[in-house]
Amino acid sequence: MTGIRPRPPAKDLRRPELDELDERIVGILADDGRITNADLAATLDVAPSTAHARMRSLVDRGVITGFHASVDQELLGRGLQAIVGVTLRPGARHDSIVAFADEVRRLPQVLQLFFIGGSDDFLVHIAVEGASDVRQFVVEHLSAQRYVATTRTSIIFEYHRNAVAAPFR
Amino acid sequence: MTGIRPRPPAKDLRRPELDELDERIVGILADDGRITNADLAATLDVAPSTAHARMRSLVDRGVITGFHASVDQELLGRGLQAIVGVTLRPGARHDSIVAFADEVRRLPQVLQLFFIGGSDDFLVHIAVEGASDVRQFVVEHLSAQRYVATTRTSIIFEYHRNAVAAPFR
DNA sequence: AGTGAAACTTATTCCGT
DNA sequence: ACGGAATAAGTTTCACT
Repeated sequence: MTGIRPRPPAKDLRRPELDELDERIVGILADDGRITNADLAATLDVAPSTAHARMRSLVDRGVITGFHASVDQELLGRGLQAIVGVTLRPGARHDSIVAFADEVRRLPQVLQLFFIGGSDDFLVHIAVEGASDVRQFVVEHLSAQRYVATTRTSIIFEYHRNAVAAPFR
Repeated sequence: MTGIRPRPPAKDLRRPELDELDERIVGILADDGRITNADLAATLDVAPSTAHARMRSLVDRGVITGFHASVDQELLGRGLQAIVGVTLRPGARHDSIVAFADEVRRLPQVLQLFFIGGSDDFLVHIAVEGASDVRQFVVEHLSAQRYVATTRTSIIFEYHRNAVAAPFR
């Protein structure tokens, strides 16, 4: 048996404490993840070596979790996007739900998956070619699944993104 | 007077026609937008100059719309995310709605904004520090607005992203 | 369209402050 | 932590297949 620990020895594994320069760097890279370090430094009005060290630190500390190309889904042949709200059957076991969600998450049509509290259990953001593909996706991968109670599909007319959030659990 | 044209001269302003190599490049850059061209070429098993020309073409054709750093919102001091469904009052004029949505979109807490059809009129994906900030955001920027009829807030427990979609109207 | 090699630009390290 | 200068690595162009 272990004794009580009066206080964890103030040892935060990672505690970033972003200063103003860090925040500016995050903002610039969120907007243009491929800006050259020289341009980044010029924008910040610091030396390239400083900009570089700061950026590395942000990546190392996990503040910046990655860099990603954003893709025009329409030009990829997926001109229609939708959000599908899904409610699950009350009886489903937790690990069954996790396994099911994991499968949904891997489908190529799925852009994002949100597990939420409230009337729906999760939201799926998909991109497909046309209206019949929306229906097919919902029927095949959601409604027909044994853990799914209901679905509610909303077509997306317009989409804006200010930031790319890191996935989390 | 001009004669009839038996067929429009096959001149689509932009018709990408992605081949298999293009699609692989898009996939790789969607996952790692900062991979070096040398590594990209090695992965594709083509010469660096080829990989480079293909990538440039994808950007020029608008298939790839940008590169963005993804950011851990929690480490930025926004450890709580939510989706807020908003319904608008029936009577609102269209340009008033556009102006209102535009304001919402610019708020620093807003990660994404979806205009949708169905029971809600739009969905706002936000990241804030804590529960009280969710409430404050909804009350201040949504419920109190004259065009808003109802809101429905759902806390996000888990979030997965497979791709970064380009904004669109 | 794809390639290899040259020319150029940028990232990265290191050391001094 | 920051900056300057040297080095290493990468990008970009181009003549040729």
